[in-house]
Amino acid sequence: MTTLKDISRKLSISVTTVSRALNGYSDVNEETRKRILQAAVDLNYRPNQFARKLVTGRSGLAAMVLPDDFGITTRAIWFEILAGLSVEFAKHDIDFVLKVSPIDQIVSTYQRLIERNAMDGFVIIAPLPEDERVSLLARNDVPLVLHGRSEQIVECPVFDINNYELMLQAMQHLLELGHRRIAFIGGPANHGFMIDRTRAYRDALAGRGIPFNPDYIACGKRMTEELGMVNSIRMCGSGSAEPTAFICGNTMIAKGIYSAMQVLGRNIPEDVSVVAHDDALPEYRAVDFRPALTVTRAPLRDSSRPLVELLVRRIRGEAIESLTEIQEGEFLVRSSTNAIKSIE
Amino acid sequence: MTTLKDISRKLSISVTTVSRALNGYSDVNEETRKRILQAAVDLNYRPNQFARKLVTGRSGLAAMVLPDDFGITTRAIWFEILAGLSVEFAKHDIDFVLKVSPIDQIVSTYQRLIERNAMDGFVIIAPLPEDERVSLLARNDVPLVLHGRSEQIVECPVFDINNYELMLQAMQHLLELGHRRIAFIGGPANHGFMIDRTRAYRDALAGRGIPFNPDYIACGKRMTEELGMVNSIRMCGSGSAEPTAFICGNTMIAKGIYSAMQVLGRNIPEDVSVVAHDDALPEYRAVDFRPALTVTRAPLRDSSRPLVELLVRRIRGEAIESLTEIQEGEFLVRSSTNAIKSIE
DNA sequence: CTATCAATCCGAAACGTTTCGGATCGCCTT
DNA sequence: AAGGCGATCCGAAACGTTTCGGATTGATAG
Repeated sequence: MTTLKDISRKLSISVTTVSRALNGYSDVNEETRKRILQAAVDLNYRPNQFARKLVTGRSGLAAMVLPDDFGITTRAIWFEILAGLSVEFAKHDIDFVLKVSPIDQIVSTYQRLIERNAMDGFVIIAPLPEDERVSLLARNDVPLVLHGRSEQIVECPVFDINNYELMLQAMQHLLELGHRRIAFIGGPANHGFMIDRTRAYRDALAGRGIPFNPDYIACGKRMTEELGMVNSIRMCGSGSAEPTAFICGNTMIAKGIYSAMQVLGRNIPEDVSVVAHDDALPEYRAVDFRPALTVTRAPLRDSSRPLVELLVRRIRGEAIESLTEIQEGEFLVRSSTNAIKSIE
Repeated sequence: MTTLKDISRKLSISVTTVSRALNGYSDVNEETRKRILQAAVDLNYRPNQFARKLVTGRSGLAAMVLPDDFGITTRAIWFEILAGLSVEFAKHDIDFVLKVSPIDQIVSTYQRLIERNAMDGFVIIAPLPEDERVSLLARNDVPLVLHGRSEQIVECPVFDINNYELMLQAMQHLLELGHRRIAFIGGPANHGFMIDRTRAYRDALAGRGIPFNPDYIACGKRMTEELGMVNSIRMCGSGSAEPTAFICGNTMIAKGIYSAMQVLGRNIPEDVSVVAHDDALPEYRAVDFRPALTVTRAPLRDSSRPLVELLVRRIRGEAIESLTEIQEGEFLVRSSTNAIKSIE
């Protein structure tokens, strides 16, 4: 392994200067910098990350901690995210470490990692409004980036999609088609994205003077086909008050509703309209639904780059205020939504 | 952050002795060792991994490099493996780093990681008979562990299941039930496990004096439902010579065959028998098949621990000869296999 | 001629750990 | 009394970087 000293010896230049040349300091002559750069290439020099960490405090490592109780349906999502993070971190010369821990030991896992002081930063997906992980990291001044806004008054970089706007668009669309009894089958009630969407749902109703009916909202920890199935069947069993349209937290839920409607003998979109939010997972392609699914779309895959960049900038010491990025999703009308039947 | 020096100062003992006490050397009095251990706890001491790495050469990091072209079906498998590795490595105080790289840059990714010298070891799943990754790592003396035997004459720890034996059992079972035309729909032809299974397949036939018919073997890079479906349909289209039993490389393939048989109007197990190898992924539970699937079973989940332990022992410098572990799978007869119809 | 300044360069310390090669001391053998 | 031995302990160097605080030079300003 070649070291700075090797280059220094070969060129009869001090280690200090070699180091400074390689790190782009201005107090080294362009001519000698060229020679040093060349020698570094010739000798195939790679800085020793550990020596560097020892003095700078940076490790070139970033981590994500996952609970081990991932449901079947969430695996695909996690994997998508992990893979994206890994390649994006690599672009910044950061190794991505994956920690999986029992759900009840998540916080202590963070605790240990913080104490060891071996990670430059962390990525946290879908934080809770009062998230122990977030406050723990923030309290210890460890850089972190959030996917999804947290209600906590904690200063940290955030990436999110415009959940409120997207939900509003979906609602406008259905309302303009004449729907009044619109159900929303979403995800875990306490997560930020769910709060935003619910708020938009209520605001849209209020805008048209339609009273809010809590029976039309269903939450669930796991956003699965099953969730869509059981809740849509339940809602449709309630006689004349049954919904004429469904908005789903993701495409799996929509899948469940499609199955349920088939069982119940309802046609989409003639009898009921369906809209879903689409994370663009290859497993459940909204265009392949029959009929093709109308969606608000924001590919999960697109979130890795901004997440990593925000974290890297935070690690570099940029002011946190400038480290917020909201991605605009799009609204795509396909064949699963229709004007309400005038018959009734 | 507390350092050795802090403990040393507090106890008026040299840094050397503190270090040696903490690392379990024998030349420190039990009494003082106790005091040092206590102080370490009191001060919440965590050794600085980077300082340690600098002098020992160990980093406390192990990695796996994945190609980014994972098909939908393989994600679940990868995720299962990744999660398992992460928790097992953690038990040895090793952080698990995940690298995802374009398929054509896998080798150069390894190259870079080797040069940086930042990883203690690597895990490689399902190596090819002549695997560039394996030879590259071996050539550079980087510890690695293989899941699945490689044909290469390279010295490294290996974990595998007894594919040959399992296939033999499956074949014996079908042969005893009177089957003569047995098809095998497997995976990538060049992988070790496929070679072993094919060999067992042919040996079993030869043992009964049944000629080998290459038409009854189908390979496929992706072991998907589709693979099972198209190949079983193709084989059944060949008139009187159609197989009376199928052996599948995994449960997804079996799923595809179940669908195909339904389409073709064949009943399982009355008309055709089906056996599969079961990695025990929660996505495709063999017991939930209708009829329940007869399998050779070796949970993928069980491979993480041995893999990690083998690698750790290799890193510690144990002789490679002792670092091979073969896990015995089990053969479970359920309802998808039946004696061949005597009618024909 | 002296002082100042910019452009370059470098020595040495520091980061926290491990480890080599002793040093000390009390006790036992001969 | 001398030598040897086992049990404990420790000083100092080393790992490969970064960085602080200067040092040197030549040119320019006063």
